Amino acid sequence: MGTHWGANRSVAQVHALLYLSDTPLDAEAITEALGLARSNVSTALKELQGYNVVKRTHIPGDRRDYFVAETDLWDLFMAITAERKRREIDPTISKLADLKSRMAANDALPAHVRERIGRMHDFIGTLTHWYDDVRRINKGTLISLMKLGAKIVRFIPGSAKP
Amino acid sequence: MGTHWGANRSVAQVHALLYLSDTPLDAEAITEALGLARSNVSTALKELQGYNVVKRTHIPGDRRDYFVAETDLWDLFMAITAERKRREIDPTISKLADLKSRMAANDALPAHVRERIGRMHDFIGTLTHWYDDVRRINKGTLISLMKLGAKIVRFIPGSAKP
DNA sequence: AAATAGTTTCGATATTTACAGAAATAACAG
DNA sequence: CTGTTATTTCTGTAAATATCGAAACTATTT
Repeated sequence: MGTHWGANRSVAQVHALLYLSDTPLDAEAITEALGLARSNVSTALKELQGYNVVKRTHIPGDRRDYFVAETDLWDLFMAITAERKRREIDPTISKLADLKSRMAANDALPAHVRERIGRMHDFIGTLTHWYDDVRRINKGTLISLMKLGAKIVRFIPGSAKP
Repeated sequence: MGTHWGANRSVAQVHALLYLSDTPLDAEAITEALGLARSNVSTALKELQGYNVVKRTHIPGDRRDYFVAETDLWDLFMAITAERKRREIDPTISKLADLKSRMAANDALPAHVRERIGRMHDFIGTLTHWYDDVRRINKGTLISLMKLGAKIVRFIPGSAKP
């Protein structure tokens, strides 16, 4: 299932195991449970922590690192979204900004090319601006908003019915 | 740039070329412009049409297929979103539904496992329900909504300020 | 110092994916 | 029906990626 989601098999397996476990697990236990190489588990855990979907904890008197997965699905969703934006969208924006500035120098470039690249840059900018806005709304409010769904339209001043 | 976005290099190149071209191009012209194998271009075009971001057109008196890219970025965005949902989310939902029904039979399964899988299924259900709702809103209204951004919160009845 | 945890790196496969070139199919004109 | 052109599908190879197992290294504890 997880391969659809950008992660590789090992990462997906480790996450699934932690998500379904009701106790924190240490790396060695994960290795045994899944039959993966220890090095792989270490890498997968690092990756999952990079996505903020797995956290390290400790058990008093035990110096091993233990790991737990985020179980609040809303928080999980937001964490994944934030990280994917950072890895996929942000580099795109800076590439487009780059391109735009290099285009400015070149006046042999057809106008429609310049325009289309500019519009794409603007468009992604608008989307991320909206995203940043929405992220700032607190969780509870956001959930209410979602439940409202298309009904939200009613509240837009001066909008026609869809 | 496109490799970040799930597509492979050829597909990304073909799309970029068509997006920046102000005239429809035929497969042979794309092949020459990009230095790809003719078969690759054919596959890429099929893929892009599968995403509904490239359309076939014809020029009177010429029996070759010509191709143009969607240039309205909002429509492009919606097309990609729709297709990715279909390919990535929908299979996940059905896998989870499957799993849920198979879990019902097995009563050796720990309660918390059953519960967490159930909650994930429900959560994705809620998200897609919202998505279906929002998709039905017409383009103009949706754009106004986006521009409104976080200010939308003001219109939620009985919500506290963020 | 020895033992335990953890991470990082490396080379060796194994697997997956992308791609080119060839072959097959389809669409059409005369 | 036949030759021509456009397009798709098939197949083998190349490139990229994932995974393992081992070793090297750091940090911490006994």
